[in-house]
Amino acid sequence: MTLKELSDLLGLSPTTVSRALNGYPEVSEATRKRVAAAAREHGYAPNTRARSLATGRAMAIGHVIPISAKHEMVNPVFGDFIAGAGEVYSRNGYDMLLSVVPDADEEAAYRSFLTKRNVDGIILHAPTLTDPRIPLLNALGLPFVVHGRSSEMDAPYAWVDVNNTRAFQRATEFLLDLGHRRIALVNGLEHMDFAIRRRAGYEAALTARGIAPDADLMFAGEMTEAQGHDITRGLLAQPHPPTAILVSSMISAIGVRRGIEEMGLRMGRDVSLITHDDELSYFRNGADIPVYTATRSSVREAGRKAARMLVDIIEGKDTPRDILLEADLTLGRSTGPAAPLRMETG
Amino acid sequence: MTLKELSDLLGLSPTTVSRALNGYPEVSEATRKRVAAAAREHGYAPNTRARSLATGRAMAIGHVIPISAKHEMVNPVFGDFIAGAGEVYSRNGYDMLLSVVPDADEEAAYRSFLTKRNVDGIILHAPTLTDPRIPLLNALGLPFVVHGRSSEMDAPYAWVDVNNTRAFQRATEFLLDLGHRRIALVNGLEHMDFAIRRRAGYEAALTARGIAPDADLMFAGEMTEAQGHDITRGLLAQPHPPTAILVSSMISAIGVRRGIEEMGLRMGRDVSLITHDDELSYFRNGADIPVYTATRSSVREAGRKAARMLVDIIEGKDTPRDILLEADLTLGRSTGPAAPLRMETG
DNA sequence: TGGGATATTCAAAGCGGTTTGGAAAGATTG
DNA sequence: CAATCTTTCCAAACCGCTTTGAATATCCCA
Repeated sequence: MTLKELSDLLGLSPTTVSRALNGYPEVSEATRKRVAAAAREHGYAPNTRARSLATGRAMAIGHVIPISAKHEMVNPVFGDFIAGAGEVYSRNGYDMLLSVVPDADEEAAYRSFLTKRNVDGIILHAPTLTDPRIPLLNALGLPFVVHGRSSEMDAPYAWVDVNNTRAFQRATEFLLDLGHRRIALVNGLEHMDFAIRRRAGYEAALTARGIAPDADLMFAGEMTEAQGHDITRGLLAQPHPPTAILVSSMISAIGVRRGIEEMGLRMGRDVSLITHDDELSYFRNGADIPVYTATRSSVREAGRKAARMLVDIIEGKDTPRDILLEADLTLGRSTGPAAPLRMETG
Repeated sequence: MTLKELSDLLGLSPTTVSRALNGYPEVSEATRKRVAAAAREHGYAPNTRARSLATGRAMAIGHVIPISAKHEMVNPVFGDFIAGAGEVYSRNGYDMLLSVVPDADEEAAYRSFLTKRNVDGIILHAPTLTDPRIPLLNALGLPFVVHGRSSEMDAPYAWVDVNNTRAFQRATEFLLDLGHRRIALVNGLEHMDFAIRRRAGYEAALTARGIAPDADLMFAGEMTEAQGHDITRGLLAQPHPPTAILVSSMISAIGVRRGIEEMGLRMGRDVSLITHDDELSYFRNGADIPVYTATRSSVREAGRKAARMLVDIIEGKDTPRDILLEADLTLGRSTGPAAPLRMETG
């Protein structure tokens, strides 16, 4: 069913039918009703390609999902981020275009979005400390919103981010308050902006209490279950093992826990653990008392907010260009005082 | 840069330039080279929307990601499946269109793919035992490939699936061989086809050994960490707890393990566990000796295969319409003999 | 040298919408 | 009642590409 066919059916011109469906005022209420009814009845919906060719708007948002070339890893937060963003897109009539590319080919993917003109805007994922994609997108002139920040990039850009520094600073302070002095950090890859910020928060808290950050306690790498496990085994085999571990991802935290328990120790008693929790839908951190003490911030909500911002920018609406979300620090059962000896209660 | 501009620049007609770029024979090799060089130099790429309006092909594949309305859960396997499929799409010039919708609105999403004509084909995820989306898509006449099967649907359709029945039958037999007699099943939601098949395999193996499947040992639900944990706690609190647990997802398995250890037991010694492992990129099941004994099948590879099949179908190539992947049964450290008493070795 | 075959190129007609610039009918006004 | 607005509708141009059908240039061989 095309517009032409529908208009013939109604004895109207395509012009009128188009206007009726798009809510233009130059059409009587009676005809509008008639047109709407006929469209519904015949299941007519405008051909996206024709429409966007005519309007110059693609009505689609592009996401580039880079696959880490080394480990072929897909970032597990994408699923939930995209769920949040997708919600907003479909409510506003936008499609989501995904481009899965090895991280080396990412620039080409953005350029092709532009030259092929098949998206109106882009969400940029996983920015590095000084991310070349930002000046690139600025140069291309395509609206975009960054999920995260690129701290050493002075070009302007719109972003939605969690206050990573503060979250990890608070978490570290909390561990210090519990008496911990040797606190390890299991972080994400350190060219990632979020990882740098988290480390900054961690170091700031230590330094403020007169503790020098110890390079032997700081680790960075891809956040997998295996990463958490392997690092923890190494840590706990040291002559002076840490009494607490700060982790950047729930998935690594699961590995950390496995490491702790394989060494015959108990999480929360022998070794404390705080993890960052993106509230992935399949990893809800306990309903009643959370298993893990965590800095918590919903990545799905971040997806919603980023999508909302991008759509507003595309449509020329007035909107803030940056949103900083604060993470909660939720107390779970993975943390406890640092006392080397501890009475079993109950 | 449009085709018209490029052709003016070259002193050629749009027709010739278009043909030159698309490899038609009616253009001299000299002009073709000249055109190609100019296109490259000016960064020309055809406007996707105009092209597909003219050709009638969208050059895009649609995926509908249903969000479980009750738990707002995003299936964690999507990430890796999509990574595999996306690889194939981009190699073949297709875009991936994602539609994230509450599962109730799924049918509308498919219809809108058709009426808006913005995809050439669809991948159907997470089919149920008798999935109404299959006759719907057949009626719509849009090419599609199902990831999984819909066992009680007799309409024809193309699919890529893992041999779930066989995998779980083998896993169960393996546990039986180890002497286990009370084996629990922690399954996915039972309207999902894969869950039914897995249960069938499990029951078949038991029955073949003269053991009647026990409803008290069979559980179905959304496969989250919490699910695995809660069910396990319940099981192990029974007067006659199972000695082995068969799990449908790595994520649930992590919860099961937590449950086991919280009860002061040890996985692999006191309770055996076999899980299905989709080889999610962030959950590689141990490098050397796997942690979990598992029925293993790469969902990313399934994504590649399904995408390949769909592209071939769309392009009218001759291709098999069904692919059944066998899962490996890989031995890890989560299984052991069922002896109630057991000597510690070395 | 001429005429048919062949190699190149192009003008123009879609594809299915939106949008500009009128035109016709109806309502309002002096 | 003629003049002027409004309201309601439409014809035609356009978005940027592909493709059909035809025109022109070049070639080959009698």
